[in-house]
Amino acid sequence: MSNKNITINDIALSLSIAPSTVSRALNSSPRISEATRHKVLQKAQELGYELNLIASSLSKHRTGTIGLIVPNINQFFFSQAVSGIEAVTRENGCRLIIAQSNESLEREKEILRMFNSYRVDGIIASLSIETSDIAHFEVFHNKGLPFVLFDRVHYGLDCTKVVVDNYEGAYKAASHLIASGCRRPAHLGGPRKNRLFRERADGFTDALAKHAVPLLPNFLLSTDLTPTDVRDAMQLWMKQPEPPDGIFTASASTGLLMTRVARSYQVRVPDDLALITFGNEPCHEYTVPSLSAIDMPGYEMGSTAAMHLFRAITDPKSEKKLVIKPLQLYIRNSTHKK
Amino acid sequence: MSNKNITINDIALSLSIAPSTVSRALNSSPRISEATRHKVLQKAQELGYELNLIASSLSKHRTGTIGLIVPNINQFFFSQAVSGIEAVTRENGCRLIIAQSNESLEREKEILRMFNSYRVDGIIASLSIETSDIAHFEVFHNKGLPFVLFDRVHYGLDCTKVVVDNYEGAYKAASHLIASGCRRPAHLGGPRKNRLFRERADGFTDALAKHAVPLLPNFLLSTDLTPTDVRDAMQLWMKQPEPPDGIFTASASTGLLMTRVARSYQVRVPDDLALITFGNEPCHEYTVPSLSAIDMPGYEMGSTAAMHLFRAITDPKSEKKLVIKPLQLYIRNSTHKK
DNA sequence: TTGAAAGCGCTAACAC
DNA sequence: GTGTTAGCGCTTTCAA
Repeated sequence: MSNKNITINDIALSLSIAPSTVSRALNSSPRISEATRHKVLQKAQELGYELNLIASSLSKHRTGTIGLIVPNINQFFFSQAVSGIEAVTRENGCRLIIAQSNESLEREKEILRMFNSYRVDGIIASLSIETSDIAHFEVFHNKGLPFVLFDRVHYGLDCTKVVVDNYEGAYKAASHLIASGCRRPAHLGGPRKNRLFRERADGFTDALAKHAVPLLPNFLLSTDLTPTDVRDAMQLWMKQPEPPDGIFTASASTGLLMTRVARSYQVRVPDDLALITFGNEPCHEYTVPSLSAIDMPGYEMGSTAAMHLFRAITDPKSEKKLVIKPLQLYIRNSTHKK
Repeated sequence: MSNKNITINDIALSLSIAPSTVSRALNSSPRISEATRHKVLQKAQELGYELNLIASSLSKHRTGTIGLIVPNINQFFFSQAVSGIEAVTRENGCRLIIAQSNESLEREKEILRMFNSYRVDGIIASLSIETSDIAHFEVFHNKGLPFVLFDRVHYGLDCTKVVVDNYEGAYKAASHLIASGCRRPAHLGGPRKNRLFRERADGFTDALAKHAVPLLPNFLLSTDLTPTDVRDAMQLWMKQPEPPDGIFTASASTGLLMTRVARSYQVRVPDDLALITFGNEPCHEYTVPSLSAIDMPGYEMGSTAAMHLFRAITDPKSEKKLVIKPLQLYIRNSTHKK
């Protein structure tokens, strides 16, 4: 129980030099002789000195910590993004505080306040599904705190954003359904107040128009993408005189659930119903049939977001960009109609 | 760009009172009049004051932050545990720093040093698969830093541990295989240097012995549970004159992969081969057939671990416990032999 | 190149 | 109840 932590004063004392000299040595300042530098490092090692980041942060006015807000780390996309962000953060010698908004606006506000109290050097965020107004971000943004948004972004905030082309991805997915032989494709979409989901819906409808495939009534649904919404949607569709022969879901998890709901209706995938999702998860390989998807590059989006944040921290006047990451279509068995 | 942050001195100045009074008001100390308390709170609100946690931490000698080390947040079990830990941390008005060891001992050591520099108030950890020696933990433990380990624990560290009864769970799983009609059960196990995996292997073998089912040569494998190990194991087993008719895997992910590998051998699950895994993931419901599993209560293990950590932080002399959480057998289609 | 001293923003003795 | 003062451990002027 050698409870006490060694400080630079302890080193200074035992070497009969000034604490400031020790600090310079430890931070390999240019204004230090190689001899003392060596002496200090030696002694620090010997005494088991470890920097107190709290004290250092207080006097340096930067914490070397960045805050990350994600809706939910359980989702594969976000846990990939976290890994990408963590890697870059570490390369930059910084630390990461992760917090989950659990899709709650209130919680998001709390987290921002917490991060501010913590004096994080910058914030990376993917907005909660409830968030349509961003006044709570603007408060801190206006104080000069650097932000980067990714995936679930809001274009009203003047910061770098890392996104995918949702319209393009949805267009690809719908086109693939049509190419696979679907003539009555349907879309299970997210809330329309959310631009991201509007874009996915628009990509879907435009692809149909382009290929002269009619969009049937009730075949374009806007929901909150909950499990209940999935069941309700399927029920609605199965009641139609001619149900859909292909479904494009706006999220990965709803698509997965859809495979089971379809089975409960004795609908065969892909023969009766082709299925493709926006978002790709490991589980897509394990369903039977395996599930086609538009893959979002989570790790790359995360690492790119982090790189841009560090750029913004280093140079507050650096240009704010809109980075659009490529999407990839993964064709699996759920869209292999005979 | 009102860059400057308001401090208690600003409040003190504008109210012509002492900073310490402001501090007392803000922390609702008992030694403050209701009148000034109100006045201060009012002014703080007006000026947009936000506590500087860094400065507060430095003078209070506690940061209100706890560090969490997990091998990997992508695994469902761990992301559940994170949620449980986060919830309790929040209830206690504290913050959480999450770091992934990525199953690397080196990285684990780095993280510990980082957490120490950060002066976290306590650490919750689940050890990397490489970790068999815990000298790196003991250094900080001996300095009085409170620890709680969960799931991947090491019994050499004198701290509260939250685990499941691996032996019991494996015993249940193997017994279920036998009850389902398996006469040649096999086990794909983890590294034997790891007690957790030894216990799972032992539970398996003891269940066989108890039910007078012979353990055939090569039917008890100890591996690193990588995808390659899964394929190699299956290859080895399929080469036997009589391959296994039931497999119990020591992890959830290897079991999932096993379903696909089995399919590639034209082995029908569950008729030719029953399958059950230690660990349960959402994906288990989506495989065909759905996958039986021993479910580990991730969220509860996490929240319990956090509760014990806060107890240890509050009262350093509090008793170190070994908490054993119950396991549940989820019977699904992969073990329904006809 | 090194030292002395001030201060980051807050808390906690100790007075009054 | 409130003010005064002295730090927490480090960095950073400013001198020397």
